[in-house]
Amino acid sequence: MVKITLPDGTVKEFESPVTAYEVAESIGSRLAKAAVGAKVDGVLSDLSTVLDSDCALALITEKTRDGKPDAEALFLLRHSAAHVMAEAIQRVVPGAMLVYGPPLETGFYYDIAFPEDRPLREGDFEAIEKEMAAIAKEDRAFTRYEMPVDDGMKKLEAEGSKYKVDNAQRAVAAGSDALSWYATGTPGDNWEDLCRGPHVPSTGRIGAAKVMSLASSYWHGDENSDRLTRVYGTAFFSKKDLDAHLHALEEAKKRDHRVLGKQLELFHIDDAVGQGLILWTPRGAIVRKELQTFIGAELQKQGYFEVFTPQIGKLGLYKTSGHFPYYQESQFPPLVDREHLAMLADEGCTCGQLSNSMGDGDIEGYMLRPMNCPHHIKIYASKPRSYKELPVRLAEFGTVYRWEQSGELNGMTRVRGFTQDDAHLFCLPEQVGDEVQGCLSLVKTIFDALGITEYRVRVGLRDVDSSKYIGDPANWDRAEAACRAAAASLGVPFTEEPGEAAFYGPKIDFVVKDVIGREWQLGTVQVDYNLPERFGLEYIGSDNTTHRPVMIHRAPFGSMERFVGVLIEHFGGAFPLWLSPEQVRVLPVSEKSNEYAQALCDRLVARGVRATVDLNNDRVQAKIKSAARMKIPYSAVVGPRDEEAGAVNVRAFGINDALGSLPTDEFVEGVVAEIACKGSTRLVERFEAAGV
RNA sequence: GCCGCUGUAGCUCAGUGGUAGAGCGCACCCUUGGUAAGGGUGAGGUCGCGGGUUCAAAUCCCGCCAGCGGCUCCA
Repeated sequence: MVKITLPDGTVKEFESPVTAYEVAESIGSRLAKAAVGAKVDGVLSDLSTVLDSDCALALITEKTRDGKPDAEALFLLRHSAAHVMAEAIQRVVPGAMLVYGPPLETGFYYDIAFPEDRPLREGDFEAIEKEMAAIAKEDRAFTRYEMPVDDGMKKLEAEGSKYKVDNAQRAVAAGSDALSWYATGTPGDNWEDLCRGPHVPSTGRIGAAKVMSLASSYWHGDENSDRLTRVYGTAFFSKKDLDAHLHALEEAKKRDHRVLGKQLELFHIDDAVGQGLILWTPRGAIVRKELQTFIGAELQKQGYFEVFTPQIGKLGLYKTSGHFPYYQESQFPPLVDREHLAMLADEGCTCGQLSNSMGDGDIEGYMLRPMNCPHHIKIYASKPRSYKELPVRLAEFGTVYRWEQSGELNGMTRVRGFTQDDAHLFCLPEQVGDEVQGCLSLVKTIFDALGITEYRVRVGLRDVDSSKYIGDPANWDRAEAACRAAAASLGVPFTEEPGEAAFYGPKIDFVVKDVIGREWQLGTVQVDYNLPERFGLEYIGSDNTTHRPVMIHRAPFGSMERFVGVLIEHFGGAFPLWLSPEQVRVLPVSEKSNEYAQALCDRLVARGVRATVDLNNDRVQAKIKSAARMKIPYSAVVGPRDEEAGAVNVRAFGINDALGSLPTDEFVEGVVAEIACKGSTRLVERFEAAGV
């Protein structure tokens, strides 16, 4: 007797073991047809799984109740599609050796070692997709079979793929007591792959699949190991879902900050200046400046002091901090003083020798700063400190330079020079909890004001097995506890990630996704016991002896570059009024109204509004179109009728219709008010209230 | 840094060895108009850079630079 509990609590009893499919059939034939997998006691499984003891069973169907594709069903489908793609690829390129092919959030990939004389090219995609479609059409069943570890290993070794042997060894090391294969059809006759599963019942379930792109990867992620080709693909139950997905990708591309940055003239990157170095054009500079002003006001409220420090410092400073030569490879080469530079040039000294001499202290030089903390530390240390003045909070929009690998650079989100909204808090050990808390609430204030709700919080803890961490384990425990508690108090979900801590202390990161799903770390709060030690920082305690303060590094935006990049995508380029580079554009209906338009524009500018007037010899329709193209929040259309009435006709970005007429005074004040309150009340609401 | 793809007008892109193209943008002219592009004329190019093959190269080959997608890295 097998008792099976369904999600709604019903219990079904069977005389002998049954498969999940048979249970589905016993409920209804339509369910059995729609089912693609099962969850047995919470574990995702094949529909053909035999249930031989009492268990909880949930059937997975293509779509959830509300008609959306089910995430777990897609997971099964894509895992299965990876097999089908692998089979197709091996047909197209004989000799391709499979390595590893997992499903992803929006598709799947397969890492494959191709013969050296026959790499895969994008031109092969069509042939692969054709084969995939053919395999799907054959509707072959995914058939699982198992072998004991010893026999299985022999089989794999005989087949001669070191990658599959390795996969099997890993499975065994992870505790598997048998190896499993999935044949796409009949074992022995059809294509098969060592695989843990689970899969959809048959290849016919793959309604639409597409090979998306090629990339390289390393075996085991190790750059010294074999180089593999990673083939990305995606699959859906229906062609319609695939088309919707591809359309969404197209739409996302339009929101890409690199595309919008050009279109809206927000920033420019120029080869002649250098890779990864952002030139903030006037419009982008406005957005950045507004954000800096905003955060500056928040900092003042929270008792920070603003400081200014230079962008270079002596090598010795960074030796003390540990940045040089420890992180030499990710820094710009040092600046050598004139005398030595000439000398070195004469001697034909290489860069390697040069930096060795610097490391040894033979030569003094300067470094473009990779971090702001050493300068702030020197301000803290510039006079004796009493416990009474702690915490000391020093803030600076500090520009730093890091030599990121060329392949990593990405628009504004990964650059070589960037400005952190940085601050360093020097506090008593017992103040760490409160200060971390204060930093987090600052980040939250800012995120809330900008409507950023889609983010995750990552608490980076040390990996206890690693030796890369500096400092007293007891301090680490305390700081980790403080971070955990502070993160928990935020009221948003957070994950604890061992191994993600900085070498000098635990941290809390705010991570957001860009339009193509890549994650970027923005705000960060990091506890640091290391630098106070290295710099010998002190304060006089109430016991009249010296003590060591604790440092907290924090940057709620992370960097202005990355933050604005992410923000461009967040708003799709349509910034809220207070951030918008051009807030109002006045559009005269004809040249006859140019003067009236100019006067209105002047009035707005006099009230601090970023307004312009479109005096081009275009019809108003064309002016509206170009204002929309630049995503200007408000357009004010003015013609003879408005001039007579002392009014303007208002349009708002994103609303494809005129809102209506407002007396000029009311419009100007409404715009000013909306800017001042950062959009918490909006001018458009007046029209909505009036039923427009 | 590694693998693959891409690089043509300010922007988006077409151009498979034989006189460098389109749309948008820009300038000027006509038009003076009422809510998502009126019409005309014109300017604008070292086809990423360097080398090679060829009677002839945007086009084929090699090297470099940059961008894109990943990998790896990320204080």
